[in-house]
Amino acid sequence: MAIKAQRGERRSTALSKERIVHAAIEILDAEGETALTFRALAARLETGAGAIYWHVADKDALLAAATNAVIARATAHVGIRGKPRQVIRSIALSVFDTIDAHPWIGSQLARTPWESAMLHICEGIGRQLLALGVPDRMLFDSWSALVSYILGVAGQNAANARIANPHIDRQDLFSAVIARWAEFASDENAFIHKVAKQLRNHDDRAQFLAGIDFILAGITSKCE
Amino acid sequence: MAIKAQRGERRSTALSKERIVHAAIEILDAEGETALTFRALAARLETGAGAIYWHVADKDALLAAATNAVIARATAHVGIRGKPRQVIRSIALSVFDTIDAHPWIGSQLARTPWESAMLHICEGIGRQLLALGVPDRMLFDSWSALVSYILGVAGQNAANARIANPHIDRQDLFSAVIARWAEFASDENAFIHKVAKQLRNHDDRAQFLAGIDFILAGITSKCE
DNA sequence: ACCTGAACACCGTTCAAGT
DNA sequence: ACCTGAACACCGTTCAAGT
Repeated sequence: MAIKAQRGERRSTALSKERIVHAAIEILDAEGETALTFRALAARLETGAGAIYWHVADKDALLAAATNAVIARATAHVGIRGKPRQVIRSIALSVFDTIDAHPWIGSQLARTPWESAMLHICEGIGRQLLALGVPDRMLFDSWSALVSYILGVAGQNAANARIANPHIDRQDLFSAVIARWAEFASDENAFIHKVAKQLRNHDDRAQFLAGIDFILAGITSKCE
Repeated sequence: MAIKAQRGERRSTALSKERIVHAAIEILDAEGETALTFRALAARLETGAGAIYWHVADKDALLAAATNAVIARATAHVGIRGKPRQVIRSIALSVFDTIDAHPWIGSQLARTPWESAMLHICEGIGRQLLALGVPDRMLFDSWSALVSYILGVAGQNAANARIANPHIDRQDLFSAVIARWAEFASDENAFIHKVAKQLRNHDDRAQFLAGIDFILAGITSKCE
């Protein structure tokens, strides 16, 4: 039997957009944003770098598809039953937790609000506001405030978490900055000095939820 | 007179971190994020690419310094006088407008919350909450919600504005997506369909402010 | 139709060499 | 101390050539 391997053999499994996106997510989760290169991806898929372009337009499209896939998976099973306020909280938290678990999504959120996963979130929040009996004149503003807050804050939070070096404990980094801000009391930092202790011990997730509750309370109070 | 120009003459004005950051901001504002390369920056400053590294650690540091400079300039003159609610609104709007005018800041916000400009914003918001008479138990949550919202939403908004192509009108792009979402009425998009008209005509800045007002109303209602 | 991998046109960053 | 610019080690993307 003659061995046939002149120019690199073909991989056994056929390539597909789905397989490419899946492999991309694995790299992003395991090694972070900087590790996702077409060369690394091609190596993992046992193909040439150029082959990927047959299935995916470019790197932006790849990241958009990866983001959409992860968000879709995470929000698909969010309960629609329950009290409206509680459902809104759980939609918000599922977005927050998903972005926290896949910090590379943070920088992509703004670039891909156009995919189906985003529609699902937007629709979910809107529906609960209807169930809450928010009057028509306030519906759009209320919806917009909630969705903006959820995507904006979750996105920024992920970007914080993403700040490069996984070797440095983020809590330590944060504490150091706060300490620098708070260590000397002056006219310039009277407030920060006052809340320094809470800043040091704060929990991003709890703060995120507290913000949601303020918005919900604001909506309720304006309904009256 | 002998002409002396063996290895490229030196530029007349001395280099400095300040001059470098200033030139970087000009490039970012005029041509966008992708145009800021060390080669382009060196050309504009009439120097070698490597010279910049004597004054700035790396590209991250350069972007951080540029962000801080722009935010500092914009928030320095925000009035501290006036009713607390109104001052909070104007701080929020100055951040929003600054980021809108310099969209490249959007992606940097999360990476540089540690600079002095950010302290100024944080302190400004906090002070107004004190003036508003927010009780201690709610002070930190209220402050966190407002600051998160301002930075998060303004950041995402800039990232939207940044979506590459300046040739394509963003409003058109947005309308097209909404249209796609809203064009068929189904169980999947009942809410979006309902607010489609407002979505098409919405004003990002007004929505941003409406969100601030919901949070302020929420804080007030929880104070009672 | 789909895949391969060399080649192209870039990057950020370093560093020996200059003043 | 400060600057120069070639060199290094990468990128994303293209494309002629293969199956």
